[in-house]
Amino acid sequence: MSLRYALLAILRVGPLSGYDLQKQFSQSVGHVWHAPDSQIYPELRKMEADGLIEGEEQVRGARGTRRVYHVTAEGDAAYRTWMASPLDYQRVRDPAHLRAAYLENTTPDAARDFLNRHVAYWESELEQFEGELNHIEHLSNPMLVRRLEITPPAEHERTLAYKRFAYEGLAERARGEIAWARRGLKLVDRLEAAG
Amino acid sequence: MSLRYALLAILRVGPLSGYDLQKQFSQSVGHVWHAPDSQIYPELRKMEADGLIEGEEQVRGARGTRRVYHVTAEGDAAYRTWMASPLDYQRVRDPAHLRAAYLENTTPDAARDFLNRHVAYWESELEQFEGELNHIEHLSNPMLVRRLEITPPAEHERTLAYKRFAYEGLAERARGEIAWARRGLKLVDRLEAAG
DNA sequence: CTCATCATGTAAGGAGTTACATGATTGG
DNA sequence: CCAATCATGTAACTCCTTACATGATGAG
Repeated sequence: MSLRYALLAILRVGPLSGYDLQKQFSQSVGHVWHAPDSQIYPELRKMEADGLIEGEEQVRGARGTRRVYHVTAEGDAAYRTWMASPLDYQRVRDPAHLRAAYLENTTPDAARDFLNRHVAYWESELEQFEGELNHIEHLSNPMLVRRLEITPPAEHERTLAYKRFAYEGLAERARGEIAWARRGLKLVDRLEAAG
Repeated sequence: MSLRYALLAILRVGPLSGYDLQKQFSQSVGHVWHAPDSQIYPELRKMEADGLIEGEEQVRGARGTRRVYHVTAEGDAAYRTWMASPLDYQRVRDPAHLRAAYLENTTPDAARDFLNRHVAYWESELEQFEGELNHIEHLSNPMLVRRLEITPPAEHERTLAYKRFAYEGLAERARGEIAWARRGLKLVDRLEAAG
């Protein structure tokens, strides 16, 4: 149920069409909550049916239309309630550590393959997070700039600090995964040499 | 699709009924892949239909029965294939970092609440992982002992080393989450003092 | 006129959650 | 005989994935 709150977090900055939202999504909140457009459009309809947002049909060219959504008072209240309520942690489902715990059941080469891919995956994630941190420092993320524009200047620092905090956490986690997999690679070598 | 491989990883040690499997599951692989019994029983049936395992009805008492499953040659091959194939990483869906990135939208107290819960959650996870590491060191996990019994002694070290590796990775991640949330708590204080 | 981009979905299916349902056996 | 635990599910629902579908507009 977090998707709708991720969408609300973006829409609170200003009205957007499903299409624009989806574009913004992948550049901001999409780093922490992925959603394909095939999930976003229906969710927006449901949120409208639940009274959290309202859509307005706009003409576009001769026959085209686009539906622009804005957050209602009810939607704003729902967002605040969610922000102040305990998070529900999903049950653990961790394919990488599942596999790591049973690496003795495969060949050293397959184990190395797995670990190298793990490094590559998290290096790419890390790059994204560091890029985002850079955008935060240099105010070069358009979404963030729009957010600051509608925020009282006294709260700018708060807003930026929490963004930094979130992305630094993600970056550190990525570094942890990379370091772990590298230790794993050394372990595979050591065990192969010993066996 | 990892559930069936988690189940296979346990069944490869020896035949088990759905009930026993489910008990073992929560004490071993359940630390990395949660599954409720309402998911395990049907999955076992599906795996049998797919030829990965075979069930044998056993009498129990006067009228009771239990179905004991063992891995088929096909199931063993499927498991090995999975172990040697690239992992599919799920798309990111991280409610905690989603919320962290927008903490300016709630009160300092609600932010502290969230972070304190995060610490508590990961401390409890960390305790579990450290407990499991202890079981590995002292060979006090019955499942692990059974696994070593069917493993050639020359490979015992490998088996133990990978278990250790996996759980140390989990423990470190937990420690990272705790440290991150504690930094967050300090940040909330600092921002409140400044604002 | 054609292609990239704008714009919005549906349909089918898999995976996971929560709640409910039922009965047998064994130890005290 | 009663409670714990053994034993095995079903049903309804939500969420997410993957693939497919369709058409309009604007820039060159």
